Amino acid sequence: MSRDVDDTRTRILNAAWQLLEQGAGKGVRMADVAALAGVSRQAVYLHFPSRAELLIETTRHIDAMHDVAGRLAASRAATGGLARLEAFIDTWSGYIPEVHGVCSALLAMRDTDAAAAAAWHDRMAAVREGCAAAVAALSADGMLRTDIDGDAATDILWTLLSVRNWEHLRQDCGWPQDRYVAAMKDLARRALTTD
Amino acid sequence: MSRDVDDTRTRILNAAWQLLEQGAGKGVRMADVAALAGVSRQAVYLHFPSRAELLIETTRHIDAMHDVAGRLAASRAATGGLARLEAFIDTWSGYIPEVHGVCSALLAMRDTDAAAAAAWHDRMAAVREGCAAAVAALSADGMLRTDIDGDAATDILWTLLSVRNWEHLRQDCGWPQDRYVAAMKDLARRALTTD
DNA sequence: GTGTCAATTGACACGATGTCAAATAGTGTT
DNA sequence: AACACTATTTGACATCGTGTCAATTGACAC
Repeated sequence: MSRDVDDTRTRILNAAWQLLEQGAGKGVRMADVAALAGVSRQAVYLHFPSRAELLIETTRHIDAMHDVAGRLAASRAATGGLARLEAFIDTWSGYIPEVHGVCSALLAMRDTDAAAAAAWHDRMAAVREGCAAAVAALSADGMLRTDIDGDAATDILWTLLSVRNWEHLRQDCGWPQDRYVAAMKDLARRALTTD
Repeated sequence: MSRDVDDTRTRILNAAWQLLEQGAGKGVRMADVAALAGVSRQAVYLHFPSRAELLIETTRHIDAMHDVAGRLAASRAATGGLARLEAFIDTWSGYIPEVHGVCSALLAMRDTDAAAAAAWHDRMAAVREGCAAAVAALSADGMLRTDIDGDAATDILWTLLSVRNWEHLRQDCGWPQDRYVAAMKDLARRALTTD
């Protein structure tokens, strides 16, 4: 395994991660990352061709550290449409705070950098898959509203659970995390289920 | 009145507006604005101290052109809580597309520029006022859910109607405007009213 | 020792914002 | 006509962050 815990590459990724989280993605420069990693600015470019790539690799790194695949698999185990929906919201809501800094930085680069835009798109497409699965489980239980189709329901859930909405409620409205989660479960249920 | 329609200042504002809308706020440089206004780059700095100020003044300019105050007053005229809520959603939803470009640019500057952050905050605070008024109308009609308070309801409506959600549904999900409006009315009703 | 690889060092190009000073209209005033 | 006043232009320059390049250092393997 070439990726030792003390690898320069790993130290850089951890430094980027730390700065991105503590500063919520604002103005993290290559020089800052290098300084925190205890390495020269050029060393960063030796491992990552551009700032965009560094950010993208940082999200992969965080994913690996947090076992995202495992968490999502667990949420799939829930039986029943509503339980499944809530398990998905729990999983995703718990994940957002961990990656929020990198997400912000990536979103900010989306306008200027094609690679960042593509990476963001991929990541969001994966979230949409999760939303679609939750909607399908709801539908299988006969709990999905009948006046909209699955795609529309998926889009709505996808929108409700966006990183921006998390930011808005947590930061602009000052809601605590548990209140955010409860509100999202409530909103999703009201938006998607019959009765 | 110093603000003639052929004023250099006005030409610059119109140029900024046009570029911002057509490019959805992406990478509009001072030189681009100057070129479209048919003026030197320095002339822009003669009228606006910084890019942030130019963006802020552009939003004011658009507001003035569109008679925002008048539109909002009209939405206040609706009788009944639900009608009032829907009128507000109609007004605001119709306004977002006009200012979306400037909003994007302002949002992108929020991280690096304090003036931009303050201007955005003010603008969003005004929207929240509108949300609060709609919630109050709902409450007066006894149609507001009783399990949450007015502030929470306002925050939820404010979140649903965010510019980001409009972007997400219109651009990432590819929804047409009328579908967006209908979905927002439906979502707001389900999220906020009893029954 | 000699290669090899990782990292450092310092210089530089580039694009964008913002500043500055001097030159140049254009407009009216007397 | 000469004058002043204002808006605008022109071109140079400082700054900051990204990204590139080339020469050098240091460590470890054979």
